[in-house]
Amino acid sequence: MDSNRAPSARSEVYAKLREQILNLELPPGTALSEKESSLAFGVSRTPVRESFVRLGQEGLVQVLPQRGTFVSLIDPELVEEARFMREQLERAVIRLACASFPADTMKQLETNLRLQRESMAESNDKRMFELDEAFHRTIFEGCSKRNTWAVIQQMNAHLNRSRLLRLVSDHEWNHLYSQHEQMVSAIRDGDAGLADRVMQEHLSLSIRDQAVLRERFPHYFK
Amino acid sequence: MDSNRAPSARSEVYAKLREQILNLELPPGTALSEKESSLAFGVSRTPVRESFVRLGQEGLVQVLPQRGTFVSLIDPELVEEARFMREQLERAVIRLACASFPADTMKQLETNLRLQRESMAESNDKRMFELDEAFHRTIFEGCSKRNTWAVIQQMNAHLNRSRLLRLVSDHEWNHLYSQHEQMVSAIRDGDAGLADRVMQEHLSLSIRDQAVLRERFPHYFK
DNA sequence: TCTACCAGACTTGTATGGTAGTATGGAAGT
DNA sequence: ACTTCCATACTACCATACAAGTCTGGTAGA
Repeated sequence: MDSNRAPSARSEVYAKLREQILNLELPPGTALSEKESSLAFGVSRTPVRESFVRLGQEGLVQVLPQRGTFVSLIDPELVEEARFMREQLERAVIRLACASFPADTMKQLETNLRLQRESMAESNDKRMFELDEAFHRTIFEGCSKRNTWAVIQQMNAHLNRSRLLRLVSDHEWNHLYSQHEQMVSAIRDGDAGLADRVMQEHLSLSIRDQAVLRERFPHYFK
Repeated sequence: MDSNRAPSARSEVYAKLREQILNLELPPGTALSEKESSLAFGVSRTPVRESFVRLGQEGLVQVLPQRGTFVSLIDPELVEEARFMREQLERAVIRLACASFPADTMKQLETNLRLQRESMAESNDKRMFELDEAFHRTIFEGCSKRNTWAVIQQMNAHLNRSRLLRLVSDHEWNHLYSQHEQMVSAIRDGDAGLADRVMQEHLSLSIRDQAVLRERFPHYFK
C-alpha cells in the first residue's frame, strides 16, 4: 500500500518546504540557505539542495548561484496566467463531462456534495478546502484527465498563495457550494452550456483575492 | 545578455540529456546511471544526480531508489492529455488574439510566414520546425501568455517524442503552412470563430503520428 | 570626510567516500 | 534437473570536504 516504504530525506524536506511556502509560513522574499535548512531538518545539505532544485523548477524558489536562495515573490502575471489556464482547462473538461460521465464517479460527486454540506454546518474551513479540491479533481478523473489536473495543481501553487485569504472569509463557501451543486446538475442533464457558464463564474472569484493580498502585503509581490 | 555567464555543469548535463531523450537518441526504457553519465560528461555524480531529479519531475526519466534510473516509456494517456491541453489553450489564446493583437507582434508573424515560405523552398526541415514553434510562441506573446507557452512546452516534451516522425514526412509542411496563413488572416480580421476552427484542425494532426510510432516501436510504450 | 581596498564570513557549486537496498549468477543441497 | 542460498557487483541515497563567487564591514590612505 505504501509506495515508499522508507520516505527519503529529500522528499520529506521537499514536501515540508513546499507546504511552508504555500502556507506563507515562509513568506515571499524569505532568504533560505542550504546549510540553515539542513540544520533545521537534521539532514545534510544534499537532500536540501535537491529539494531546492525541484522547488526552483516549479518557480517556488529562486536560486542565485553564489548569492542565495529565496522564496519567489508572487508574480501577478504568472498568477493571472495560472487562473487563465485553469479556467480554460476546467471549462473544457466539464463540457466533456456533460457529454459522458461514469455513473460511479457521479456517485462520488454526490457524496462529496453531502460532505460539503456537513463541513459548512461545522464551519470546518480546512475540511471544506480539501473537499473543494477533491470535487474538481473528481470531475477530471471522470473524464480521464488525471494528468491535466496534476498540471493545474502545479500552476495553482502560485494561485493558491493568493487564495489563502479566502479561507478565513468563510461566508463565501455558501456561494461556492451552490455553484458546485449547479455543476453536478448540469453534468447529470448533459447541459454543457450551463456547466461552462457556472464554471467560468466559479473560477473568476479568485481574481479579487489577489488585489486584497497585494494591498495588505505589497512587498510580497514582484 | 548572457543570463549564465558560466554555464553550470548541472545545466549542461540536464540540457544534453533532455535533448537526447527528446531525440530518441536515448530511447524509452534505456537504463541510465549516475556513475556512467558522470563519466560520459566528465563531471562528478552530483550535477548528474541533480539533472536526474529535474528530469524526473518532468516525467522524462523514472528514478527507482537503489534500482536504477530509466528513460520513461511513452505513456499514451499522458500524450493524449498533453494534446488535449495544448488544443484547449491554443484555441483560447488565438481567440484572444482575434479580439486584440499588437501591431508589432503581427509584423513578427508576417515575417515568420515569409521565412516559412523560404524554408519550404529549401526543404529545410529543421528550420521549418523551429519556425513552426516560433509562430505559435509569438501568438502567445502577443496575448501576454508567455508562461502559458512555457507550460505547454513542458507538456510537449512527451508529445514531441511522438511527433518526431513527422519531421521526415515533409510533404505535410504545405498543409501546415496554409493553416498558419489562415490563422494570421483570422487574427487580422478578428474572426475568432475561423481562427478557433483552423487551430483545432491544426493541432489534431499529431494524433496519427503516435499510432505510427507505436506500431513501429511497441516496446517504447507503456 | 571620503574613497579604495582587502580580509573574512557568508553563499551555492562540485567532487568523493561510505551506506543500504537490489538484482544476478553460481555453488551447494535436494 | 531443480531449488535455495549467498557472495558479489551493481544501484541510488546521503554526508562531508573543498572550490569559487559574492557581500559586508572595517581599515588604511588621500
